[in-house]
Amino acid sequence: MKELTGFPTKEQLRDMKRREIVRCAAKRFGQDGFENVPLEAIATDLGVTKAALYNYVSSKNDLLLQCYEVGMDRLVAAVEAAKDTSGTAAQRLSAVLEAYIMTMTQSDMQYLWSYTRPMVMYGDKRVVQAIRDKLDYAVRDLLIEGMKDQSFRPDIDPKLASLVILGAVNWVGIWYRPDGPKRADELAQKIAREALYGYLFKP
Amino acid sequence: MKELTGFPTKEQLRDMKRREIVRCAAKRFGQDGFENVPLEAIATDLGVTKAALYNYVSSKNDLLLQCYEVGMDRLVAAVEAAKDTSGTAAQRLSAVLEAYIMTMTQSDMQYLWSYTRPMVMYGDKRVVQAIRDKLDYAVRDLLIEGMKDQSFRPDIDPKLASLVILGAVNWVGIWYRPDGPKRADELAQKIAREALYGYLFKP
DNA sequence: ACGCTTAGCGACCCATGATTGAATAACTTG
DNA sequence: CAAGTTATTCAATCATGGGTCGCTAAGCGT
Repeated sequence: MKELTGFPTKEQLRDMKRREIVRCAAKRFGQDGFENVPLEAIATDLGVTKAALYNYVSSKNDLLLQCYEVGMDRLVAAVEAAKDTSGTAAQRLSAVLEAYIMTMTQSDMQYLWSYTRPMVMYGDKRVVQAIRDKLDYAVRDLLIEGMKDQSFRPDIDPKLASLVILGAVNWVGIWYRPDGPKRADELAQKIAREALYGYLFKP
Repeated sequence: MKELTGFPTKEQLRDMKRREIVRCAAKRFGQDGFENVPLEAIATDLGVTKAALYNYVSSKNDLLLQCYEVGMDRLVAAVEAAKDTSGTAAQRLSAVLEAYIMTMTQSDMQYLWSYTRPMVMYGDKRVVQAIRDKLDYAVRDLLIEGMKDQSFRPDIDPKLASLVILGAVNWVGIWYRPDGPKRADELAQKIAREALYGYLFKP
């Protein structure tokens, strides 16, 4: 995170506004679906008019793209950070899953998957695939490592297991509501534990 | 399945057409997303004009509703049937998951979840919730039964476990492509086995 | 063959929402 | 302060797509 000291320059001010637009759009896109959010709505949320947005984004699709990139970057960053902690592979994978869930349950990240479809339709589907693969391989690699360091069962099929694990954690993003009774952090912990339980090595 | 013998009556003919419309629409809605499918496209697929569709459905939302109901009925029927087979609870739950996956990977069922959002927005959200709950409870009940008949571990948290299991199987519907290399039936079997592995009782 | 009903077609109507451009307010710089 | 630059707004423009209406033609019972 880059902190600002002193007054923001014009450039910074501009970039702050742009990011605020993206954050707000991501939230709405996630809540209501890309196609159901008129630019008007985003503009109103921010207290400006629709036309003003065009100073910062070149089109609605461009805005979608930016939402996706920002979101996915956050996700990947969270996962990478958790991956590089210390401990057994199992402990690290658990940390990765928790970080993943924590990120996905933030209000402007919810339903991130829900706008992968428009992304694939209007944008570059290789970007989507690349990011999805990156997450998939992070999980697989840790599973393989864990079979070596004996924190996981030795007989896992990493490809299959990563599908099941990712399914479980992504599903959280579908039903979780930030205004619900569950706290995100303890939920993340429970789900992560649950999803990995069957793979742990038990002597 | 009800078979027809002899010539279809006018009523039957009409109903066949209506169902064909729904099937076709479900496929397109799933592939491209409800909001991205003009009625014109569905009409073209069927070789008629948009206006003709209005003989069979009262609005685009009505069509969505019918798609959802038909799809969910199929899903629930498949699950109920599998639930009532014989064997241990673990075996039955495995059968349920397989049936679930098999159903969800059919081409006009793919991305069924992808139009729950429009359903919730334009339709009756209680219907959606009710069906989701039904599936959830089917899984939970079998888990509980399995703890009793010792086909599952005795220390499962059924609520949490059902989330993980449903996540895993629903995720299949997101990435599976009918034209891909995997056969749906063996995939269903593998995923079902994988998702349950950690819960099985191992003496 | 004659009217009646129904399916389907083509041409419309109309609201929505993305995008643009001219006009204006605000701010910077010399 | 005046000229120039930037941020916003307001008022079009334009395409899309849901929904409607009147017409034709085929099917059917009498």
